[in-house]
Amino acid sequence: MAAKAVNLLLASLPQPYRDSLASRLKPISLPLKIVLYEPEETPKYAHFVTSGVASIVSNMADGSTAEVGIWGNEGLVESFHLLGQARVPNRCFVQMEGTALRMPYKELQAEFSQSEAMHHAVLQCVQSQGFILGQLAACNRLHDAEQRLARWLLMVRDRAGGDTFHLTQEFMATMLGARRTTVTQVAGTLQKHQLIRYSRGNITILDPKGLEKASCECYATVRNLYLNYYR
Amino acid sequence: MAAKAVNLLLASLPQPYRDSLASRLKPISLPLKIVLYEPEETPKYAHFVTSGVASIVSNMADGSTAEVGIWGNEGLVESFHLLGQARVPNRCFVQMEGTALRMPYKELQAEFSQSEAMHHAVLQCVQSQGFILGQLAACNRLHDAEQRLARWLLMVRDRAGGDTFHLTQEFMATMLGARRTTVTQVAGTLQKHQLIRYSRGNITILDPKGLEKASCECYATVRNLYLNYYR
DNA sequence: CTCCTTCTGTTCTCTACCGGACATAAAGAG
DNA sequence: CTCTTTATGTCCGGTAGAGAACAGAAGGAG
Repeated sequence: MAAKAVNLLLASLPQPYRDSLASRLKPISLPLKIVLYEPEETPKYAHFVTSGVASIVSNMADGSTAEVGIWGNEGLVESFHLLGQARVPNRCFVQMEGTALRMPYKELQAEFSQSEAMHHAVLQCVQSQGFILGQLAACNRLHDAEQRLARWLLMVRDRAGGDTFHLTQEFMATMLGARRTTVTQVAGTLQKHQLIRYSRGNITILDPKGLEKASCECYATVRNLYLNYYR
Repeated sequence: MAAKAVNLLLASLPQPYRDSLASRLKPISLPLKIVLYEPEETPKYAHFVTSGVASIVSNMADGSTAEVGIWGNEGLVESFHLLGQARVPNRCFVQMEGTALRMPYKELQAEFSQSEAMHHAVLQCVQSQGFILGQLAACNRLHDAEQRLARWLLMVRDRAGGDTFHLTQEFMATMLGARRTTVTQVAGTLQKHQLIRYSRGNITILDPKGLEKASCECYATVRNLYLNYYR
């Protein structure tokens, strides 16, 4: 996993420019649960994830939560911030520990407005994330917990680049916007069908193809969108 | 309604530039149900809504649907298209008849890349719509039909600029991603509480304040975001 | 006017999921 | 080892909403 610690947005930038950025990007580790940006605030740093996964989560006043975005090594976590003056209503934190390259947000803001290549790459990344979010908004409304869990596990798998991760059912419940007992139920079903295995937070995906069949069409739609822009 | 047929994004552009655009913008009417863009396709025209409301709807393979975006006179319907190469998975159509200013999409694309002012305005518009969508994605998961219907009616009201519209329960059901009978139920409750009145598709909002109390916090969040960028 | 379509109201069964409580079991700290 | 924390399993009543069927009511077309 540490082997291919590459960020795909950065990798898509043209050679000379990419190199000039490299010296200004600081490699950092992303410990579990660390917050990348807070709601309503201008971020201090911009993060290009190189491994691990970050989640954007919406917190309602009554304490209920749901995931409204997910970042792996395909993009820039703060990309939406760069577009304008609006305040993000959500928090973003590390869901699965990893690594990133970071830059002071103000500096990246300058790159975004000055570098054609960076600007273009960020917009492409925003577009993909936006379309994905649209699909997930509909999925949240129309599909049941088992399908959504399967879809979510596959999405995490794509971004984590592996089949084993540490995720408690409690945590998955907050991501899916469901009760923990509901996750226990549906995860039990998936395990019974030999699609996943888990114990005390250690989840292994045994049968990705089967899991995709158990998920809704949203996984395939999202899959086609999320690597869209690096080419 | 026809009196203030203004598009707020256009209105936010600096004077000389706005005038130079005017001659290239063709005023058109937006009849009910007309499609503004199809999934996976590059739009033929770009639309600045001046009155009425357009909806972006996600269609699942089983025929179920949910609204994943809404445009009134605050923005540019095809703004997300301008950002990159990805194909939108959704359709956009007119939910409430009105008017718009339109321009061939290719021409607007050129403006987007050449005019600093247009570029900036479109990005701001994308940002707002993106954050709104995040809120609605969570809302879809966490809040019940009555709250969502109240929230949705208020959102339509803000964008339509009036308190009376023609919307069948069947239609609202496809927007909310719910059964028609569920809409009948919750609309009945809202009417019983004197918040709305309706008959055969004609809805009147009687008590916006009360309706806001019946809705979830998402309405206020979205309200703060959607006019964000024109100032 | 009558016919027909559209829209709404209502009922009933069935299921997923909530919301809460409680039991068990594994991991880790000491 | 024991004690504590964390993660999971399970049960159970309650409810929102799906899903389907049907009745009535308003409007429009002829």
